[in-house]
Amino acid sequence: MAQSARNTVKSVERTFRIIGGLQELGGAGVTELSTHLDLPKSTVHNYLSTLEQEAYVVKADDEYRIGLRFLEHGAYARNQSPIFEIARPELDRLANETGELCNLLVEEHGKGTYLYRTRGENAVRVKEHVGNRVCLHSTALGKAILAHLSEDRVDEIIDRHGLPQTTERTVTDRDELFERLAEIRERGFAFDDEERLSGLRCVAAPVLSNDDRVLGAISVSGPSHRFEDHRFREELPKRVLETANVLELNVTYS
Amino acid sequence: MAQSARNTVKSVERTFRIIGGLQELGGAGVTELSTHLDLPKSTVHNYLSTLEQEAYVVKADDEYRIGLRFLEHGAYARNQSPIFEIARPELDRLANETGELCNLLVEEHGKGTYLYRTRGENAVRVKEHVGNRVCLHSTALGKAILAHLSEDRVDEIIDRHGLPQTTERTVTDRDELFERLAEIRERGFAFDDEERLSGLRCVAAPVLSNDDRVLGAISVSGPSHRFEDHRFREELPKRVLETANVLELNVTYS
DNA sequence: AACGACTGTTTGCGTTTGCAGAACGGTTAT
DNA sequence: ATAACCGTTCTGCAAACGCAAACAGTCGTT
Repeated sequence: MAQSARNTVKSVERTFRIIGGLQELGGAGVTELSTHLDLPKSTVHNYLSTLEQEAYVVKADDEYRIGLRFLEHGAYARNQSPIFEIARPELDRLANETGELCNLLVEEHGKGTYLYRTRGENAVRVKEHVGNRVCLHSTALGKAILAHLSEDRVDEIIDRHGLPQTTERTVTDRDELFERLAEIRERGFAFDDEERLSGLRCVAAPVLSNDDRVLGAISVSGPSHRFEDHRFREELPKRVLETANVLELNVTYS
Repeated sequence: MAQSARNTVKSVERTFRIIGGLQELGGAGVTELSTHLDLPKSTVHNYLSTLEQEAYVVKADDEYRIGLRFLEHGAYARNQSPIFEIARPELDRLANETGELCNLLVEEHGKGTYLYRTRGENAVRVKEHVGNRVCLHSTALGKAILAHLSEDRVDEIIDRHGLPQTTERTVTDRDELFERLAEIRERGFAFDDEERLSGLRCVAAPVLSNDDRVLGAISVSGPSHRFEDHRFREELPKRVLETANVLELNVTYS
């Protein structure tokens, strides 16, 4: 796992570097992308035209953009997760009742990917979308997941991705993180008190399978001023835990 | 558009052939995939390990599967469409009120891609998911879109993808299709009376931008026995059209 | 416990094929 | 008109990719 593959296909790496660049720029022309990635124009052109032929990229208005064909694979991957379909209606309900933003995150390759996000009436607008990948240590969702992985696995993840700081409250120390994870395991849910985004608070609970593997985590998040003490520390955790329990039951019997 | 690219990157094609095979098989081992695609084991292995390194593929339980990283691009592509976010709550409402299955489809590269699907209480279970790509001529959604493309464009699409038959009622004749499209344009909405799946009826309406380009189409679908005459021909079209109009207004002013 | 059959992985060689720089043609702005 | 910019095509060189075969694990069987 740790050592990188020996015989790597460079063209594959390059393909996705180009896809990534295209997404970063939000669509681009050949020249623009080639300077952005520091690759020859012709190379970029060859890749883009091949990708376009395969419908992974669209050409419109003199610029290339990411195509919907990725959704074919992305949605498929999402449906492989046993909790997505089950969590959807329950999270919708939770969002409705709390009025806030609710999320579903799962771990893969040591990072978290948002599988679903649903908005209650007062939900904050954050720029993240479904499909975004985040470091696990800086969100309530991620910590809820980390708390239920083996210590070795957590070490491995930290080695791979580090503990990058996103706000002044982010936990960046390995030992402190492990302490927090122990608390979370005991308590049953996790907090994020502006550790990832200033002004944003979040409550998350893990979703466990019947053999205690962690399948993912769900959360409610909102602005700190609306997540004041009692609601943040008592009320919302109760709601999130209830929902997580429902999910665990539904996952087991389906 | 019609002529294929000159300098195509074979590795890119191969990459996505492998991804496609993996999805078809629902996860597979190296040997299994290599026989399925008729490629050397080592070649498949090199691709898979590169893809795994980039998190586009996951290795677990001695088999490789499609990774969630595709969702990063897929969800991004979906959000590029101006109607997705707007349509979501409205389709949820429509599904709730009718109790049936509601869909959002957009066109890209001459094919339709489902961007969203939401289920009312009695909704039929169909095996399709978000991200699936379908031919446009055999669904109500697709025909609603085709009806608002230029005749040349429709010809181009038929040349590229043909008019494959999926049920005995599928329209497979070019001229007949054009006649139906003219009717749809006049009427404002489209039907699918078991043209794609036996036993399934569907009503769809296009969503147009203020300059009359077609942005996509929405639909309600359900079992023929529950979509009897009045409901199928009068009531549901009315509901679908109302929702489409709401979307058009919201798209224009946002 | 040793074997065999099955995996996934690594090695090394011959050559395909992808790379990069430069030239081409088309469009827009000055 | 002309210049600057774009996307696309062309071409020779060499990197790197594809392939067959050997290697190394893992499981089940006797």
